Amino acid sequence: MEPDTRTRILDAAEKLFVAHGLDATTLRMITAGAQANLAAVNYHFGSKEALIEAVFRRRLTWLNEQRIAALDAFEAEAKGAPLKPRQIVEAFFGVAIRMAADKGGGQSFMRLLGRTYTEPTDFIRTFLAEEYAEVIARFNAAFFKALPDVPQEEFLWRFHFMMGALSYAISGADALRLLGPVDDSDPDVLYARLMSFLIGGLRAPLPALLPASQAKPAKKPRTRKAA
Amino acid sequence: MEPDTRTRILDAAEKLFVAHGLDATTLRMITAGAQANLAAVNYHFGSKEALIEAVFRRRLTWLNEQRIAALDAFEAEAKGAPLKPRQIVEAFFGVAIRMAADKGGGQSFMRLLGRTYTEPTDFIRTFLAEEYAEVIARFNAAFFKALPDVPQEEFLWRFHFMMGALSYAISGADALRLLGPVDDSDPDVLYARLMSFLIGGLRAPLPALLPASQAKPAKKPRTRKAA
DNA sequence: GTCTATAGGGGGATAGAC
DNA sequence: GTCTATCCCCCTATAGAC
Repeated sequence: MEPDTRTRILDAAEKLFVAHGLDATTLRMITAGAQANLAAVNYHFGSKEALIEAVFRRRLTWLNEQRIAALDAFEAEAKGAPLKPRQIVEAFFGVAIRMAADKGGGQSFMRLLGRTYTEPTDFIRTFLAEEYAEVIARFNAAFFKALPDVPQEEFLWRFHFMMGALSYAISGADALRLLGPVDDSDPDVLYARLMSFLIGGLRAPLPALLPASQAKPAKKPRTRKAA
Repeated sequence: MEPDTRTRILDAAEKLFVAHGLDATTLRMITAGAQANLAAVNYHFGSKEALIEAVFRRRLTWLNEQRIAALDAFEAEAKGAPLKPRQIVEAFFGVAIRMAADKGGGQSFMRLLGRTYTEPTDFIRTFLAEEYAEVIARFNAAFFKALPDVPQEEFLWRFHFMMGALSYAISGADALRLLGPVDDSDPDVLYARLMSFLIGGLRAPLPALLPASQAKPAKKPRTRKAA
């Protein structure tokens, strides 16, 4: 029941990308891990860059479909009424956390995804943007319907902050451990922790200081002098 | 008034690391940017790895000193009373956001730092852990004093989530732009946005689902409704 | 301290046999 | 589809002249 070469390459690449980063992972490492020949990558994918895209696409497309399906389910249930912010967050981040807890491959992928989103490489950033476009539009709309008083741009920023928290939640247990003893063995606990934090942040009072279109106080809160 | 070679190398390396990542930045790019000779890096720093450490240490040590100084100032003012969570967050993240807004070099560094914290490279992770150890201990203590009902481990996680949000706030404006039109031109606005989000998350009700040893009733000060 | 030149080791990609 | 062999590129690091 060995998977075919193409799949073995994808699996091996995914694991290695997580462990060492995209750049530091060589085709030689990948083909060795996949018990395939060095030339196999170029035969099946054309280039290392195309392989990277394939690794991402395989899981990301599925992940975003799940997110939209979850949103659909909530909206069907609500029968036209606005969703609760908690439901929107659940649909987007809950799916991700659950995938991150999946021992069968999704786990390592989510760690990779979180790190890559802010990477400076052009081709991967534009690729991710395409993959995310539809999902973001759907969630943006749902959120605006739920909380019409929150400006769209403020929501985008909060969404962005939430992605950061998610990214660290998933990929950063090792980093956290360096700061103190932590336990990330139970994904349900991590899920509960993150959810609570995200909803707290999402529903926080709007910042007093907003762009010039709104009223701008003459005096911003002063930085305190470092003793 | 040209800075000396050593400084020019640090400056050039910092900028290039931000733009292309640590791995993709070559010594040739650095020395070209610094108008220095290829061999100069190894002469002044010994190796590329040592140069990376030097780039980080130069700013990070200063940043963490500022954080501790800000905390000291708040604590002196409080005369032994617990600080407000808002003050603790301000001392840690406010300093960082302000550094990120600094046109004179700190800006690019903070973007680099945010991305690097979760990178899989061993040497840089342990290096960062050492640099952060003292700061985290101080802030952990201050926070425990301020909100003794929040378990230490929960705080560590929330701190970690906050670091993620900070990281994305700083290094992710480009990524955000791909999702919709955003304006990050005013650092004060970004600061206000992030602060509001962070404090909302930090003060969120404790998750209902906690490890058996530390299960506590979630009877925390309510988060206010957005808008 | 600064340079040139080069050693020595990978890297991704590909041609062509099987 | 899979393999070997190899091309050609660029990297870090260093030896040794100035």
